[in-house]
Amino acid sequence: MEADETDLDRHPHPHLAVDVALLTLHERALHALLLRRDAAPFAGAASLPGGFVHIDESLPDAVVRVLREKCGLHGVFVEQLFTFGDVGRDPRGRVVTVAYYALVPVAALAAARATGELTLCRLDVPWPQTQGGPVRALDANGKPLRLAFDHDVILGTTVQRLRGKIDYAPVGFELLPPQFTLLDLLEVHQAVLGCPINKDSFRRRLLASGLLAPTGRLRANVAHRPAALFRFRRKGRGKGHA
Amino acid sequence: MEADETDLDRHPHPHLAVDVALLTLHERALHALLLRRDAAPFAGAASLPGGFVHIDESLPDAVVRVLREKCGLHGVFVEQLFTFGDVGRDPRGRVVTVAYYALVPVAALAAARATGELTLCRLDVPWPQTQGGPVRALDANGKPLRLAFDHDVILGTTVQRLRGKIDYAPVGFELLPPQFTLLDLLEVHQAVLGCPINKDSFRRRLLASGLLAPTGRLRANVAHRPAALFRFRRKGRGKGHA
DNA sequence: AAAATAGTGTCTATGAGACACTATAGT
DNA sequence: ACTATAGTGTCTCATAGACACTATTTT
Repeated sequence: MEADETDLDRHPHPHLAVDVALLTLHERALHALLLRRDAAPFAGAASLPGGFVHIDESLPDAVVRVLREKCGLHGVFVEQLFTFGDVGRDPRGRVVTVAYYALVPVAALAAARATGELTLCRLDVPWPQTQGGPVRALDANGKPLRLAFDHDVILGTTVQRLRGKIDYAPVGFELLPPQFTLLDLLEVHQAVLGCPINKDSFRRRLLASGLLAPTGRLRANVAHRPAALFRFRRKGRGKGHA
Repeated sequence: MEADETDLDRHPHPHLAVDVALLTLHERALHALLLRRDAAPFAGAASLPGGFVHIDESLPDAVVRVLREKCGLHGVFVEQLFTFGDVGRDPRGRVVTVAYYALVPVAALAAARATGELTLCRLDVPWPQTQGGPVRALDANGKPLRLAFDHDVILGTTVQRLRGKIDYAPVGFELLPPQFTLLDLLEVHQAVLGCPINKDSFRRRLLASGLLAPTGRLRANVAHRPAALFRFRRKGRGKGHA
């Protein structure tokens, strides 16, 4: 950062955007909220909601604006993911995008999906464990959608990040309604990790984590013993490092 | 990303830079390679090596160029850290920076430090565990240096990332020469984590990890039983998820 | 009562911490 | 021989998986 601003403005510099991989849980599977592009490039393809960063707007502010304007959402969990800056990633010119991911309970999307060309698309993760790589988004018939730009990679990076994080950070709760059972939470973890989880030790681990606050209420209208409903307790006791 | 480029160029857009937190291990402590700023703003303060991203250059390419031009380094371990975009972070105007961190063995810096105003500064991490926050850089007398921009936060984020990563990813090796003993590696981990580590289980864990290749050679010129020298074996067998 | 899931108690396997003991270099 | 660190073997403790058993709701 040696040159001053007057020097800089003589040269063209990259455009800066934010894109949001908005994930939720639907029918026990990860879904992404995508929108259908009308204009070129990638007309007809699906893309993440995104937008250019204004000159007087922080990156999180830009994300909040995009979520409000394009999805009608507010107050959702958002975290920075990665910045994608390959020279050829946008055929219109040089656009570097700071990708964020957002997690919401599917119920919060009811209003958003009614508005415009937003679609909830099931994700098909073609790699195991924490390996990584691009991810497919499927339409209602289970056929892979064409994804604009490098958005398949951004979605893949999101899943990879979630898989690495869910075991030690309280992110699973963001995909659930305020009250949920232990089985609900287990199914979130299974959907994210893409593999079955031991039920017994999951129960013990989560109950011991201090992240669950009992509500005293039970799940209603089930044809068997009802499960206890919990609430997410922010600020679990800091787990010291071994 | 709805508007096309001709629309965009009518509006001023943020400048884009990369900054590199280059860390190494020296005297059993984490050090950062900083350079002294001559010009305003923050004249006289220490800053991370960095530079603006050219229009036809990817982000990793920009980092490689910065490391070469400003530090005389090449072939070092580099990873993207986080993107910092607060509106007021650069008094000259709107500059968003994609921060990277680099890890090098201290021996690789001999040439770099001779060139120009680069200084190796000991880091003082004022927070425990993986808590996070800004970090201080100390001069040769142990006094805190003034750090330019938000570079104290970038350095803090780097330490936080390393602490979270060193237990399951092979990053410690990047701070060591090609051949090293188990005690060398343990001291790297202790410097990064900022707390003592159990020697016995560290040995067992690392030997079982498949990341160490025995060289058959021994550390020479020590006044006690010499330790075996190991080499880092890339691509340890993938550890399956539980 | 039957079906189905919730929740408890206990045994076992694995990995980390602790520590005693042996090994091998320089002085 | 002495000192200092390298390296081995074993005991204990904490946690995860496995599984048997009990509990509680609707039909």
